[in-house]
Amino acid sequence: MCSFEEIMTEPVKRSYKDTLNLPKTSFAMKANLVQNEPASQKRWAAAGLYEKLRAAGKSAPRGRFVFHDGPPYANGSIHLGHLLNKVLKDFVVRSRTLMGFDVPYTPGWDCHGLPIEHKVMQDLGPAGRELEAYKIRRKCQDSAEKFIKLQKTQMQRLLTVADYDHPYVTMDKGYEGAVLDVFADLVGKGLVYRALKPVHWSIENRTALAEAELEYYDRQDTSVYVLLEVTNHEALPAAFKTAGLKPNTPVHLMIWTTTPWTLPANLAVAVHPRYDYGLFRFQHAGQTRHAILARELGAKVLAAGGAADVVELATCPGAALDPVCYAHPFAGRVSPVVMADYVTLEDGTGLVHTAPGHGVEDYQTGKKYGLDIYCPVKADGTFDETVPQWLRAPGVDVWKANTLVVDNLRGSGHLFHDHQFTHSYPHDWRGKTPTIFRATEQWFISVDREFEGGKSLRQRALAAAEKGIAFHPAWGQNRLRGMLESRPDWCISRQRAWGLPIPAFFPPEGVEGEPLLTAASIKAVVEVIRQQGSDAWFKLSPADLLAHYNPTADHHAPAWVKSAISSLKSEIRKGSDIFDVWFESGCSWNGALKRMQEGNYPAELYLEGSDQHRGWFQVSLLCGLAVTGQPPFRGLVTHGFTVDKDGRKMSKSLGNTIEVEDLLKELGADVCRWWVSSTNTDNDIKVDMGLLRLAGEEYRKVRNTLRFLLSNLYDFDPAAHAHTFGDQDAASLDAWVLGELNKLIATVVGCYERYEFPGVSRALFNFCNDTLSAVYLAATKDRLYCDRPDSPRRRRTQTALWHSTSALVRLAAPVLPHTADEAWLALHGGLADSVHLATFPKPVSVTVAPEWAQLLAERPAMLKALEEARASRGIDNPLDMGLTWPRKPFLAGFDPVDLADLCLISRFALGPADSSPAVADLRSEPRCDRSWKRDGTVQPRADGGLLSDRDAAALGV
RNA sequence: GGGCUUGUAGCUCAGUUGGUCAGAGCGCACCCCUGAUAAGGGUGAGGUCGAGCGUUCGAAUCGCUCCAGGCCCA
Repeated sequence: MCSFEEIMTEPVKRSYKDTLNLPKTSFAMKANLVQNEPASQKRWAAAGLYEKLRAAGKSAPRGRFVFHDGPPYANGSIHLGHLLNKVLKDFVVRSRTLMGFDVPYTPGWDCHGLPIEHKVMQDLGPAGRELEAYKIRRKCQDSAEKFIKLQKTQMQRLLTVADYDHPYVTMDKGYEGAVLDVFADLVGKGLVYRALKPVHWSIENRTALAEAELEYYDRQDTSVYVLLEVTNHEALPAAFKTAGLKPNTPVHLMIWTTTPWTLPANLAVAVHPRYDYGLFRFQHAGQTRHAILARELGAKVLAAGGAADVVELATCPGAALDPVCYAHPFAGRVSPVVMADYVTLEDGTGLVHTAPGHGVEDYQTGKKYGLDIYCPVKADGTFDETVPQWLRAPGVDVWKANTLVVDNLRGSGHLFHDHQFTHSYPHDWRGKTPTIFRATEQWFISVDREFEGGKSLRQRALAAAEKGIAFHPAWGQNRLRGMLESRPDWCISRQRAWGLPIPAFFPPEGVEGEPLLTAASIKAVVEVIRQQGSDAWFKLSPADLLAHYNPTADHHAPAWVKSAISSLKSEIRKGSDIFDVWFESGCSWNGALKRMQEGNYPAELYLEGSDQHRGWFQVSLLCGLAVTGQPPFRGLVTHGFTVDKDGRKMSKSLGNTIEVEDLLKELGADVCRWWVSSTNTDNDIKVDMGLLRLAGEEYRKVRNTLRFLLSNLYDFDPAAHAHTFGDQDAASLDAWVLGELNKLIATVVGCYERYEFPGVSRALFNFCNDTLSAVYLAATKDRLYCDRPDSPRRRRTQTALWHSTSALVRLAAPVLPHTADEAWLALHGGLADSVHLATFPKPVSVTVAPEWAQLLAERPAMLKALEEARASRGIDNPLDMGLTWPRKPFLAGFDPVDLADLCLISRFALGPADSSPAVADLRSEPRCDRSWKRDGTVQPRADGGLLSDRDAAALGV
């Protein structure tokens, strides 16, 4: 029928596919994270994963790792910042757990405060203003509870593990009690005081306003340049006096202000110590004048005000004006020149009108120089009796006073110049009326007062930051230190309803005396609040609140209390201030950690955004240190903020925000988590969909590698088949890959320990992509598929695969909780506990031939030689090639088959040491029908196929 | 304006104390495989290390200035 030649040139093609050990696995290539992750969540919940972890934690070999969650604000949906923060925290929780620590982790929420109250008041509309405080508070509580529930679900969807059934919430009465305990301690140590401080004040609503309650509108005001006469001529700098200034010539300081109504409260003029100031002589309104202004501004200002014949007589640095004093233009007092760094030369005269009762900077300068925090403006915007009569006519408020003050200055010759001026000015968000800065009584915690016979809080905090706290990244130390150095006393009072009341009592009307706020009085109130919550403050009478208080036993009680408390209890007035919410969260080490479990202080770690150097880190440090003498954390990890792909901050107005919900819907949590882990979070964090999709690509690579590993273990039972590695295996591919695996384990665990998560995913990815996929798996594919299933060589490789899979999955588990668990179950045939109950892998015991390093270094040259042969000689398929490589000493110990497999070719041989590499074209040689190799042993076999020796043996033919 | 901080191939980033430190991965181009297949593999092109001026025998690496960002203040 057909000739021999025809048979030889067109042999019957047999398919040996069915005889191969082709990969099999239930671990799908396509992750379907969006559908499958919720199933993992359910599986963990059903199995009680968190409870199991705690039960296992009791015998954790490395003890407890106290990690403390900073409470996010219970408002709105979670955003990218939350995602980042919660995922990073979850990396810590899970990785420390796998290291063998017990890591109980209680999530928290910050519940009180203005944003919630603001929203509630908006929803209530005008009716809200008539509502009693406790009813408003009820609405606020409902709102906080609603958002806690929402955020909890969203955070769990990120696959974070935490005690979500028992969170700590700052509005919980037990938590409130713990905050007040801290407060009582601070009061007992003499760190709390009451003082005047300027706040934004709404005249219309007679209340203090927070920054968030302000809206800025343009407003036209009169700006004035005022001449203030120097009273101590002899204190002027020598340069001025020798510059043609005759003794007793009137000299003026020229100031500028856009709020003439604050001039009655002027107590100082601030200059910048390093700027140059000039003494100018000029003609104005028919007079010769001498005035001091910043040099740089003198000519411009004087010209604008219509001065003529301007001459600069002399100059001096601002610091030289320090001893100068001046007469107030109408209040009849003499005030000093002071130094301030915030003075600028952008507007005005370089000399700044300073009224400590009407401005924050002015206030700080006032405190620094010991000036009165003088505020003659009453709550209704009119002046008190300390100002001249002409400002106290009926109906004269600060706005009307502007004109009166200008007229008065003009009449007395103190006005150099005035003009209308439009500027952005804060207004009450409700009434849209302009607000003012007005000093009111507030409660403070002193950071500079020494206590317990020792250093101040600031000094103690600085000392703690200097040593004893580990900062990641290290510059966090500088940042915290800088902020501690510059921070003012802590104003802890707010004039709102939704918060924890500051439990102070004021004397009855008509009775003089300091408010009652002592450690003992607070303790008495705590007893009530711990039982009934802080609503009790708003509902109960002072008598009921003080039921447990014994004034006669309280040495610190003000005198009026002792004399009046029994008879006047009902007339005592409750304070209406609440705590700054930062005070509440600053006590979480007590309200959450200590209250939950003994031995939880200090925490090992706090992990938050870098803004918390100012916020939670600092307030926690101050409160914890003051009460316990020890910082509440041993380590701080900070991360940056998310920005868009161009490095711009994300904001709704720029339209460059990304919704967490969209990410989860499109990518799933594990991909988002992989992205977090692969990003350097020390500084700004660029986010856009492109970068996240890139993370998705990397995720798929890792997943596919795991899939290939798993799929080649379908017939491998480690108990029955595992190979024990010895010195005789040192040159094997398998020993090499296990050596690489051991390096990976050390690298990844080390990165977890140092909170260097980018190092984790980079190492995992490179191991999957390079070590496994491109080298090891490519090289061992042939033996896995074609060797007899139970051949020692294949079992040895499967042993290496098994170790690799088992280790890889556990190392990846903190980052990819769903995928790792899925793979773990696939590896153990669904019989194992969750991977999250496992521990990190230990190094595999294996000896690796040191020559492997040289071989791997040589491999690119080998591949390049093959690539050149492909291009120049048209040998497309690597299995059609053989390679003869010069015999270098380090190559001697390797199996030529391993070397051929490493190059993905059919045959490898060593030539003379001085020879050149040579690529052989094997296309004329027979090709094994089963393995497709041309290894030189291929010949017809009993079953009629053309097979190599190995394949024939595998089939038993 | 101040404190802290960032700026290395199109993208994400490595680059210890200044001297093979100009690298990796992705992407891209070209090619191979088709028994990991909406997979896998190979080769290759790409950067005046934000700009400028200094210190030094020598700087991405130290100093100063500037430009463009970020957080927190003012």
